[in-house]
Amino acid sequence: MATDQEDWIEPFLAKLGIRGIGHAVRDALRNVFVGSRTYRRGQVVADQADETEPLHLVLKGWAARYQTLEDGSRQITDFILPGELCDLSRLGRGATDSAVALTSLKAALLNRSAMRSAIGQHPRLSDSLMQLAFNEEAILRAWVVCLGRRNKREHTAHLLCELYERLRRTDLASRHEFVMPLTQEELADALGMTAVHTNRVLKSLREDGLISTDRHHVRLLQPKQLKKVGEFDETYLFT
Amino acid sequence: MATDQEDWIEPFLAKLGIRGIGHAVRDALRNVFVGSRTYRRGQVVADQADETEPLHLVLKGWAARYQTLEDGSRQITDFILPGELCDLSRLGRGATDSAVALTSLKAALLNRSAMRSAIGQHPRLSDSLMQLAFNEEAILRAWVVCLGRRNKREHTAHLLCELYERLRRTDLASRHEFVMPLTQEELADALGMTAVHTNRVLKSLREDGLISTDRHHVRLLQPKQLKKVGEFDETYLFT
DNA sequence: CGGAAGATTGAGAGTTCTCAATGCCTGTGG
DNA sequence: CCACAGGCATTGAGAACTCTCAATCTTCCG
Repeated sequence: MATDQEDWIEPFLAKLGIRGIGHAVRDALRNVFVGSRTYRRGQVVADQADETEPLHLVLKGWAARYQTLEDGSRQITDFILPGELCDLSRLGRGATDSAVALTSLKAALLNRSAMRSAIGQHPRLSDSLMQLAFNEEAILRAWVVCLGRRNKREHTAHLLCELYERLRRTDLASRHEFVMPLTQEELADALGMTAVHTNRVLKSLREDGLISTDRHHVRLLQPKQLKKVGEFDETYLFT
Repeated sequence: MATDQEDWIEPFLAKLGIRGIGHAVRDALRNVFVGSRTYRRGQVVADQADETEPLHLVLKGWAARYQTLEDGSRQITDFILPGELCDLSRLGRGATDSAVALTSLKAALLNRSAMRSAIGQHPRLSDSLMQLAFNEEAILRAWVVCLGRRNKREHTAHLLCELYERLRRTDLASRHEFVMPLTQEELADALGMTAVHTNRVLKSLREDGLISTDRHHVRLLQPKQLKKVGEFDETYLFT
């Protein structure tokens, strides 16, 4: 278990932006850790209805927050990448949407009430978590802008840039390449479009030499051009 | 000035969900107050580039957070109603989008560093502000779902329900009526559509007897039907 | 009263969706 | 090792929704 803890605490502290004299916070975090859990692709990770569930910090794999509509269609509202929390908002009241594992997933479990009391005792932790919430919010706003005012090609380009940059920031991507373990349908659910059109858009980006896709391996062949197409400005990502 | 303070502190505490023994927090908030300011319609309230600006708590009028694209189009990412903070995310680092006054606006100014230290000293305040951030996030997720998976008619219906419910929660609306001081173009910028189509959608909702609009006065004639059209479930609003 | 902003309507164009068919890859059982 | 099944990707064609451009009407404000 001790190794498990070391596996996640340091990266998590880094993500929180807590460096140097973070001993007290580190000790506090050790106490919120209550184990880890694995999920299979398709499994619901954080069922918001369940008040007793711990928080999930993704160690490995991808997840997504989503909402399902009455007609059965689904909108993904955020991807959760390794190093990110599945359910930060469940520190508060009234969280409504669920998270699903998009791959096989490993998550550290953080006791919620322990986390709450750690927050109360460590303003620095509290600040950092609030910053995390702001980061999520900034990404959401970017999604709103993409959905509202860009066409699907631009939006797709933007999302690919975003995913690359988010992964790069945790050393999960480099050289403009990354593994994107999503089906086109899942991608479509995030982009607010159909799988068919997603396919066509990807094809068009490929044909223009902007990206290449091989299975789940994505390469940004002309990153500058792609960013230009998606009007992507990474300023909104802080982590 | 003392009256000014009383004008906003109690409603703000209510919004924060801090009741009863909130004396310490109340005193702390008194100290962050550094005056109030008025804006004209169209004025930028919170220019995110400016690090010295205080936080704005809207006392009267509407504002909107937005982003402008290279082609000049604009996407509103949130409406800011009386009692809400314009720029909560500027408590953290890296906030990127601005806010504009949609009407003449009166805002209480809260000193940012004073607020930060108040947060450090009052876990309860910290919790409440984090809850506020989660509330914003929930609204944003609902917007993403609307933009991604609903047609414009459904989205419009949803937004009208949302605005009514948000206003009702601060006693600014009742009996399924409210004042919506938006031009159709501003509404369009929030809904991610054109002003022309916004006009047609409103007309269709009117013709179906779901709403009536007279100048800036909106009435939900058949609230249940309208909620059904927009698949609106108020659970995600907590405030 | 005049001008400007905002609302409304029409018509044609474009983007994206829907329905449907076909091809491809991966894992499983023989 | 090969055949098969099922999920996933790809392509085509027509329909639907929303946009663009343009004109007209109405309301607001000095």
